[in-house]
Amino acid sequence: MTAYTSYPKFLISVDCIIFGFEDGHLKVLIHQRPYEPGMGELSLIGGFVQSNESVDSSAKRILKEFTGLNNVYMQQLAAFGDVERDPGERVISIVYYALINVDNYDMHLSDIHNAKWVDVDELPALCFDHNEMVQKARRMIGKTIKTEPIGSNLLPRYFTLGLLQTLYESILGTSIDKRNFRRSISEKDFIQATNLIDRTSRRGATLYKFTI
Amino acid sequence: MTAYTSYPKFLISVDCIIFGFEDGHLKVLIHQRPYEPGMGELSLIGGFVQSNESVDSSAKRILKEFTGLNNVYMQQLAAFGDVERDPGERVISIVYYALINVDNYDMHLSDIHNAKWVDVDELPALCFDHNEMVQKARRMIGKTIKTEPIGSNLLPRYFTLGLLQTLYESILGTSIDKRNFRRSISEKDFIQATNLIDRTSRRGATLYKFTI
DNA sequence: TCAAAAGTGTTAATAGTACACCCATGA
DNA sequence: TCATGGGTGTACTATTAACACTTTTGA
Repeated sequence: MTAYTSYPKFLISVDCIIFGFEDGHLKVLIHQRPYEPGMGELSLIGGFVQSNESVDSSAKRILKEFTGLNNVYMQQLAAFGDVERDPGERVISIVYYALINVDNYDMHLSDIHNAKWVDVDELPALCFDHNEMVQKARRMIGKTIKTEPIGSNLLPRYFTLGLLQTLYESILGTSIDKRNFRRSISEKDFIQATNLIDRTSRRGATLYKFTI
Repeated sequence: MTAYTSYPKFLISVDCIIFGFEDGHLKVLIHQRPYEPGMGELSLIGGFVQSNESVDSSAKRILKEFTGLNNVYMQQLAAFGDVERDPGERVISIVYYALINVDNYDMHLSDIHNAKWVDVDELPALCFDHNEMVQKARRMIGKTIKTEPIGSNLLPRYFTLGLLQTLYESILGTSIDKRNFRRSISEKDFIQATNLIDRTSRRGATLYKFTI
């Protein structure tokens, strides 16, 4: 019993924008909403905050339920609190975005949830305000990748510089000059060449790894 | 009645970090908590979200209650959701920061609430996680002011370049070379000289205004 | 032999940093 | 007359942008 008892309480959902990089495109994991309202509509991965967990823990739990992954790069994006944002009942959503390596996650779990990857540039209409959430997250990672090597979360352990450049281009939505890109990357020190060669291209390309 | 009824609900507070610029220092408006737990401890300006308002509206309402101001520059900072962050009861806080001109606000209102301005560099211990909130907001406006003319929200209509520089220095926590500062500002186009002169310095200084 | 992706340097433009003196005036 | 804040330019460095050809090899 506290002094707060006269104030209303709210359902708090957590929505996770799970980004992956596949076939040269930045993708988002979505699924069909399993309950009303909006059952069957496309939706971000989400759930409700429980009494015994922090909001951050809730986001981690939900991510693990859908991907099987722990220790994922995940950041809080924003809270979405319009009164009518969920047509069923008042729900305030706290949104996180995560960057994962699509090769590592548990496909069985995402099968159970009917989850699938969709290209962030060809995003279908999602329920409620979920499209807005994705756009905001996208702008955020676009800013972040200019200063921090968050690509390490999206790429496999070994990758070519061509793939790394494609990743940057798909996140930034621009094309980048190859020589400038390779120089600017090599001036940083978060990747290093290995003596492995990728043989999927004719000539073969040096495989790199992140040092971090 | 919806499918959500089995999930717990939470009190949602909104805390506002109200920044002002006074006597050459960046300041924050704080007051003494008027209720338990922590009654009398120093606290950010806050309140609880009501059923009929969005979270954004709630932040605007709270800001207006304490300052009398509408149409203020205000941005959402983050949600703070640790289970034990409020020792009284589980409360999830959604935090906003606002930039106001200290000359415009309604001092009568802030008197009622016992609010006072404190230097952000000499912030006393605030209740709960409020110090952390202020530090995060501070880093945010430090980033923002490098690219956007948010100083317009903190300064009076007419101001000298010396005052503008002091504002930047207090936000960034660094000293700036006067000639470099004046050049970089004049290369942008968000301020313009007026033919007014500030007479508080011996020589007198040109007064500028924001063009936006 | 040729298509496809890998790999590689130089120059120009822009942005940022360092630095010191004279000016106008009120007290 | 002097203390105070106002006002000004140049040289150096770092960062970013523009731009084209050769290499390797599997099909």
